[in-house]
Order: sequence, then structure tokens, then C-alpha cells
Amino acid sequence: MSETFASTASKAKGLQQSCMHCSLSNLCVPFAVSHDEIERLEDIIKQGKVVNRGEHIFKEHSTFRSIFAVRSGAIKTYSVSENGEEQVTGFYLPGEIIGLDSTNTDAYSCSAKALERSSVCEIPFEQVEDLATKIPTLQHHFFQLMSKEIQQSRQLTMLLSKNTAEERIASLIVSLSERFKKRKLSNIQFRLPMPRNDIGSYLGLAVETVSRVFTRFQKMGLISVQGRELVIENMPALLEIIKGHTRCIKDE
Amino acid sequence: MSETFASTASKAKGLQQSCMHCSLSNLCVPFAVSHDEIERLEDIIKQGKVVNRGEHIFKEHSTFRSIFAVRSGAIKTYSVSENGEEQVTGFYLPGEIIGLDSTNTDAYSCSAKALERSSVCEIPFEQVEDLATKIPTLQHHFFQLMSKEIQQSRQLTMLLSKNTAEERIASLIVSLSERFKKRKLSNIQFRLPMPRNDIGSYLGLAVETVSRVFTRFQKMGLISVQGRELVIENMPALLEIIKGHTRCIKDE
DNA sequence: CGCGCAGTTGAAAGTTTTCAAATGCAGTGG
DNA sequence: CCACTGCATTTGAAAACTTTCAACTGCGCG
Repeated sequence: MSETFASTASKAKGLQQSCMHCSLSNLCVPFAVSHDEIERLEDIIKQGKVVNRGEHIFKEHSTFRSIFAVRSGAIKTYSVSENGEEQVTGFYLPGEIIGLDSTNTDAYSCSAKALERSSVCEIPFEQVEDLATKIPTLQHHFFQLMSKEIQQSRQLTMLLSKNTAEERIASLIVSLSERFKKRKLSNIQFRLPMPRNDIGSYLGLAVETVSRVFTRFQKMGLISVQGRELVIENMPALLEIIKGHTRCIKDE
Repeated sequence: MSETFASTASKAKGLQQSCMHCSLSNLCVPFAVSHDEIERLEDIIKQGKVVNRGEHIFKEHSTFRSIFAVRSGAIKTYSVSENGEEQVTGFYLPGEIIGLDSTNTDAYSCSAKALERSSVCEIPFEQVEDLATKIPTLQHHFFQLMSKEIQQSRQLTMLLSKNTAEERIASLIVSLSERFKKRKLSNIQFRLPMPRNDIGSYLGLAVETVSRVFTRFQKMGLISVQGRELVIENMPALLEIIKGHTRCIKDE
């Protein structure tokens, strides 16, 4: 079973604008609806828009119309704070949805930019709302999506408010690992889609600190890193660090 | 002006269980619906449950059924992390809604406890979903509420990931001030509903740091504090601090 | 009146940031 | 194909903040 999905997943990196049913629909629309309902849903979704690395999907303050489902690649969202600095607010992988935080305003509350060549599906939100009143499971699904988003954001908050640099980075690594796993990709060896820069911004750390922690983790045998390529060598230890109270030895 | 509002505030602490239309409905249900729809909504809401200081409204991991609107008083939400420590995830004032982050699971993802004698309205979520399919504006309203929640959580995240203790505390003070203002209470003089303890947990700071920053702000003439009573003396300066890059002078 | 908890303060210890500088890697133009 | 320029990453050392540990003060309640 997983094999079938895995091969489907890798194909998803190419563009399949013509495909009738998106191969990731089990991730971003994983609820049971009738065939007819799926069709109505697909009618309103513009599938397979391609964005190159560095291109925007939407920009902060521009008119909000659609949310987007990531189909392949990786996206980061960020805001520019009052003092003009960019602050990364999230990383999004295939199967995840961007823009839900903007549905309460007329303008996007953050910008979304591709970290690498990506493909996204555009989902006009007004039409989702219309359709949701007719398909209760769809409404339910969107409530769930948004609720999950709140929860995840809460968790990030908790991470930032209590944890050390090591715990934060271990958490990010494990989170990415789990999300890759969900896509049936390797959860112990993958490429970080974002520069250290963005990791630091996201986790509230200086780039240098990020770099140092990666180095330290490598010396401790927890991971291997070479630029963006990462291999998790000791998952239990990473999890142990996340749980806190696992002091890492600095000087041996 | 502030005097008038202050006295209104103390009155609001009393209970008004008998009112047919909640006086705060403009805050928690601020959308235009027909009289009939309001009634249907009020049918499913259990108004005016009173919780004493320290009592729980719901506990983490218990079965999720309802969300709650705060009517008077103040509520904190918190989770217990894997190493057993309590971590405050939010403060909720009248007109605000608790529990939206749990709608995607069968169990509450955090606990909610009253910081002082409070009154809350219980809103069974399943019934909201039912009703929302019939009343599009209600559906829209809940999408908005949840989206706003995501956005606020994002903002807290941004606060925690970049700012110093001073910026965080200034932000909290200003946020409370704005929320009191929305309730037509004084926005320059109010009582902090939570102990320093909880402020620290919420902002990711040690209690001692919270205390020191309050003292420092007072010495700088930004605020006056006496225990929980707080007066904002220099709002522009507080806002300046939030914007960042306003180095506070420690030793003069 | 005393206990206990919340809040404050001081000093030392520990992390992270900042500043500076070196190294590596990649795409560009000669 | 190679040198060059620019950006990303890494490292070192000093500086800045926050935490931790300890102790003290103040206030409410039994």
C-alpha cells in the first residue's frame, strides 16, 4: 500500500495539470465525500500552478481571494515587521495548506514564497464557503483544518517560549521528518528546503546559533549534515532532547 | 472618562444571567443575523455558567464538546508539557472565545482555568456546525473567528521569536489595554487578572525577569504598577518599545 | 499573630547574540 | 575551463541578556 502511494508521490513532482484527481487529495482533502462532491470541489480548484524558487504565491497586504494547497516543493510564509525585518512564520510541504490565517481579512496577513520550484493548487475561499454550506463534511473539514492550524501555532509558541536553541532545532528536524514520512518519503534522510537563515528566523535564533547547533548535533552523532542534506542518525536522542532536561554536553 | 468606565467595569463583574440577549453578543457574535437566527443560536448556548477563581472550565485531554465565550472575568489556558511543567498558552477576556483549537480532535488540547470569578457561555460545537450549514453568515463568522485565532497565535509566535523581555512585556500590556478598550473599559488603567507567574510562563520569561521589567518600566515612567494594578503613563513610549530598536537604558 | 504564597532584588552562571573574519559553493563572464 | 563575485555557512571571541539561586518583603487569611 505505502509503495503505491510513494510512487504516486514522486510522480507528483512533475506537473500533472491534466490529472483529474490530485494524488495528494488524501492529504489535503482526506475526507469521504461522494464522487459528485469531489467533482464540484475540483471545479473550483485551479490545479498545478508552478512557482519557481524565490517567486511569490501571494504577498502580504494584497487582496485575499484564495488559499493554496502545496502539491510539490516547499513554501515559506513570512511577515515583515514594523522595523522592516523579514520574519518567517511557517514552512509548508506538499499536502499542507497556506493562507488559512488570512480568511478573516481582505488582505493576506503574510507573504508566501517558494523555497524551491513548487506546484500549488489555488482554492478560491469564497467558493469554498459557498460549497461548505452545501456539503457539511466539507465545512467540517475546513473547521478541522483551521483548528489544527491553531493548535500547531500554539505548539510552536510553546516551543519558542520555553525551549533552548537545541530543543527548538531538534523539534524542527523531527517535525520535518514526520511530515516527510506522511508523504511516504524517507523520514531519516532528506534535504532541508530552507537556508539556515530562514530556520533562524522561524525559530527565533541567530543564524550563527543555528549553525553551531547543527555542528554540535553532528559531533554528538545525532545527525549528519552537509549543507542542506540531512540524515538523522539517532532519532531517540533527538526526541529525548525535545522532551527537555536533556542537557547536551558542550565541552567534553 | 476613565473613571466612568472603571466603575462600569466593576459592575460587569457581577452576573447578569437573566439577560435574554447577552450584553457581549456584539463582541462574540458581532455579525448581522435575523432575530430568528439569533434565537436559534441562543437556544443552543448555555449562558452564564459561573466559575470561581482557580476552577476549571475544561481540562486537557477531557472529551471535547463545547467551546466557551467569556462573559465576565478572565480565563487562562495552559498545557502541561511532557516534563510536567505548566505552560500558559493564552489569556481570555470577556467577549473572547476559548476552545477553538480543540475542534479538530475529540479531546481538549489545553486546560482552561478561571483567573478570577468569571462567567462563561457554553456553546456545543456540534450544534454550531449543524446550524452553520443552515446559516451561511454563522459559518462565515466561525471561519473568521478561527482565522483570527490563527493570526493572533502567529503574532505571539513572532513576538516570542524575535523580541526581548521588554518588548514582550510591553506587547502584553498594550494588548490587554486594547482589549479592555474594546470592552469600553479604561485602556490606561486596569487590573492585571493574572499573577507574574503566568505572565512569565506565557511570554517565556522567568518570573524574576517579569518583575524586573515591570520595575524598570516604572522607573522609566512608562507605567505605574502596584501589585496587579497598572496604569499606563506613557503609551507612545510603550508602542515605541514594541516596534523594537528602542533600547531601554538600564543604568543611568 | 504566624504561615504561605506572590512579588522583588541582588549576584553569579549560563545562553545566545553580535561583530568579525574565514571558508565553501554556485552561477557568470571571460 | 577557470577566475570572479556574491551569497550561504561556519567559527571564534567578546558583549549582552536572561536565568538561576538565595534571600527578603509584603499581603491576605485562618
